[in-house]
Amino acid sequence: MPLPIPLPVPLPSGAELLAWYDRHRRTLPFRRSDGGRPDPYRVWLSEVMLQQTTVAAVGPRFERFLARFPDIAALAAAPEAAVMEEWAGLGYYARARNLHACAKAVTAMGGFPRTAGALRDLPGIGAYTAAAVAAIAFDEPVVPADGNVERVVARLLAEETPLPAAKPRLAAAAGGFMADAAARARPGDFAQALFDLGATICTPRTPACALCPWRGECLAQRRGIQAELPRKSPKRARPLRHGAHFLLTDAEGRVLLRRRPPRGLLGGMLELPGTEWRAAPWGEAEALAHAPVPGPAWRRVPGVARHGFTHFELEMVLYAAALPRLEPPEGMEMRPLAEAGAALPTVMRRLLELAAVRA
DNA sequence: GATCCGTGGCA
DNA sequence: TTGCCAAGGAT
Repeated sequence: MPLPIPLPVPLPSGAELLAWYDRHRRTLPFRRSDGGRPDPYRVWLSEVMLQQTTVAAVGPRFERFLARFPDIAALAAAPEAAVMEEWAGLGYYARARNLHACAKAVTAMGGFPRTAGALRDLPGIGAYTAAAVAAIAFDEPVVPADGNVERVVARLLAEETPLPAAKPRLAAAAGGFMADAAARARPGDFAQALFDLGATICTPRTPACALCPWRGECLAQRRGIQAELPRKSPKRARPLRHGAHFLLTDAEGRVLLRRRPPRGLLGGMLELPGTEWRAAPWGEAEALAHAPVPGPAWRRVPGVARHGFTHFELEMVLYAAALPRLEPPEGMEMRPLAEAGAALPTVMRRLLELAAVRA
């Protein structure tokens, strides 16, 4: 039974932040600028896209996604493979699978739930996204605690406990803002004001405290430790893994692709056939034993392709061959080379780049 | 609580 | 070049 977490320090004024937001808020592709009621579909889509992804990366992809899936019914009716390909290059592909599943669930329910508690039960929606959608789309008085909010609050309170251990305490402290009448009157704006403050003033490295509407009310700034907060637990080093892949083309300029298993790393995405990714480099004979089809004369493409994942670094070698025509093995398919790039995750595009440079 | 899960930009 | 970081969620 968790005890309620006391707020040891009074929070600064919500009205001051909202006044700052009304003058300095960012214009963003996924944010309404006319003051009208936000569309829950667009709010949800943008929040999922923005999970661990920069605003700059999301902007164009948000517009492109909406052009292809204009409303939640269109998304729910689409094949999962089409959603995965639209997501290609954005990373964290479980988001795309969960997005599709969530669209089906919401369509079956007849619309989005309007509270954070009910939103939280949908696939791909955690505590943060539930609160963000509830606040922005439905004006529920909740405070979504993302990385920006955690950083702002950690500095306001001079919280020294490192993340992620401090997460619950920071989220609870942020929730304390809803006791402020001005903040409670505009939950969606208040949440986005905290995001904008974190993104433009209370930045990770060198915060612009002189421009902050809460300057003078921030414990970390008073103590001169604002740039050191929030503290973070040390992370593990990323090991190096090795793989070998195969680029097989036919006379019509199509390339052989394989769909990965539905869950796990790059789950459900297309790839160039290849070996597993392991600690030891692959010798040529050893690698060729994993070729997708027997017969063609494989030629090693000079050089290597590198790609960094969250928890390991990958170095790949590439073997290329051509066949006049090819019947794809079970679980594989032929795609025009020109269109394959757009459907592939970035790690696989690196191999196409390697082949193009060496061609 | 700890681990897994992508990618691009920037100091 | 390397490490850090971004509107996190699932297991």
